[in-house]
Amino acid sequence: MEALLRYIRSLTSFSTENWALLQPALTQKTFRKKEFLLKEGTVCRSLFFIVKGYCKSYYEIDGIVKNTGFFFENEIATNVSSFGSGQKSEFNIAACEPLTAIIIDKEKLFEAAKNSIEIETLGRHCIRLFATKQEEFANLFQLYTPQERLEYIEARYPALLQRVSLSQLASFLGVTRETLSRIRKRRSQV
Amino acid sequence: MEALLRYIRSLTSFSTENWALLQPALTQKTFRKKEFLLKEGTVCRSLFFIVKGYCKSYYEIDGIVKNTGFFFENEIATNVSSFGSGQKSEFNIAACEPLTAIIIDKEKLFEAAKNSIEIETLGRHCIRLFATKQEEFANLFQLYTPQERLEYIEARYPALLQRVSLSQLASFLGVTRETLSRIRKRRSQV
DNA sequence: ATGATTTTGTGACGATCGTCACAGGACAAA
DNA sequence: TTTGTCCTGTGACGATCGTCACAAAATCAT
Repeated sequence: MEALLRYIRSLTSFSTENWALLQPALTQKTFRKKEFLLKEGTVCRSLFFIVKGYCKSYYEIDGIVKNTGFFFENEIATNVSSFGSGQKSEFNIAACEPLTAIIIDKEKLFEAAKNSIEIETLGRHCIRLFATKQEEFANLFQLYTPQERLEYIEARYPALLQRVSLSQLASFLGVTRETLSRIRKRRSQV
Repeated sequence: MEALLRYIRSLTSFSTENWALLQPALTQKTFRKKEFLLKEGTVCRSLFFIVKGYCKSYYEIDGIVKNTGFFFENEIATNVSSFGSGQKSEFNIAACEPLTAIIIDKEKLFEAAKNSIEIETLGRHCIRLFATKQEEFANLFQLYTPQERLEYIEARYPALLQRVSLSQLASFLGVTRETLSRIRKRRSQV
C-alpha cells in the first residue's frame, strides 16, 4: 500500500486525511499468469495499480492476439474509455506473470472524490498521465517505421525489452514476429 | 460562448455560478488560415474550444509534415502533455481554415478550479475525452492496415473526409498520398 | 535427464508501400 | 483568357512486409 501512496504523492499533494478517505476504495489482489484483470465485453470498474509483476492489454481480432500495451510496477492499468463512459471494454487486460495489484474501485473512489477536491485532482492527474502515454504511442505509429519504433522502445523503455518476449513485442510494434526478427538481423549486418 | 456552455453541460452538471467563475479564463480569438494556435517549441498554456472552422496538429520531421489530428467545431484542441506537464510542445497546431476559437487560459482555469469542485471535475472530463480519442487513434494504427484505417474514418468520421483533402488525409493515415490514391483505386476495382 | 512446449530464426514468394517522375484537372489571381 | 499553384492520379522500380513452411534453440514440466 505504501507504494501506492508514494505514487500518488509523486503526482500531487495528498494529505494523510485523504489517504484515509481513500482506503475504502482499495483492495489488494493477486493474479495468476494469464489470468484476466479485465475481460473483453465487461465494463471496467477499477484502476489496477501494479505492485509486482506485469500485465498487457490486447485485442483478439479474428483469433489473432494484438498487444496494445504493457504495464509494469508502479503504473496504473485500466481501460480509460470503459472506466470513464461505463461502456463495455473492447479489449482484455491479462497478467503476464504472477501479479499483485491494488484495485481501486470506481464507485467508492468517486464517492471519496465528492468530498475531497484533492482526490478529484488526483483523478485528473491519473487520467492526464494516461492520455500522455496514449499520445506518445499513437505518435510512435503515426510518425515512425517499424525499425524506428523498435529503436524508440530500446532507448526509452529498455526494461520492457528485458521482460517481454520478442513475439509479444512484435505484436505490440504492429509487425509479425518474422519481420521483427529480420529488422534485428538487417540492423546487425550494417 | 453559448456553444462552450452547451459543450460543458453535455459533459457534467455545471451551475451558472461556476460559469461566471470561469469567465475570467475565457477569450475569443480568430485565426487566419495557416496561422498557428500552438507552435513547436513553445509551452501550451491554453485549451482551444473551436467555435467555427477547423485546425490540425502536425509534426514536422526532416522537413516532412506529418498530420496527427484534426479538430472541428465543438471540440477542444490542445497538447495535453505540454499543457499538463509544462514542457515544450513537440508539434504544431495550425488553422486549416479561417478559425474562431474560445481560448481557455490554463492559469486562470486552475485558479477557478481551486475554489470549485465542479470546475475540477470538468477538467477531468475534458482530459478523459482526450485520452479516449487518443486511445481510439492509437488502436487504429496498432490494429488495422492502411485500407482498414481509411474505411474506419469513412464510417466513423465522414465529415472529416468532406473537409480534408486527400493529401492531408494520407499524411494522417500514415501513408503517402500515392498509396492512398492506389488504395482507393484497388477498392473501386473490386 | 527426458520429452513436450514455446520461442526464435530463416528461406521463398507474392502483396503492399515508398520514391521519383510526369501529366491532367481544379481553382484563384492577374 | 491566361498564368500559376495546388491537388490528384498513375507508371516504373526497389524496399519492406506478411504468409507459409520448416528447423534450431530455449524453456518448462515431469
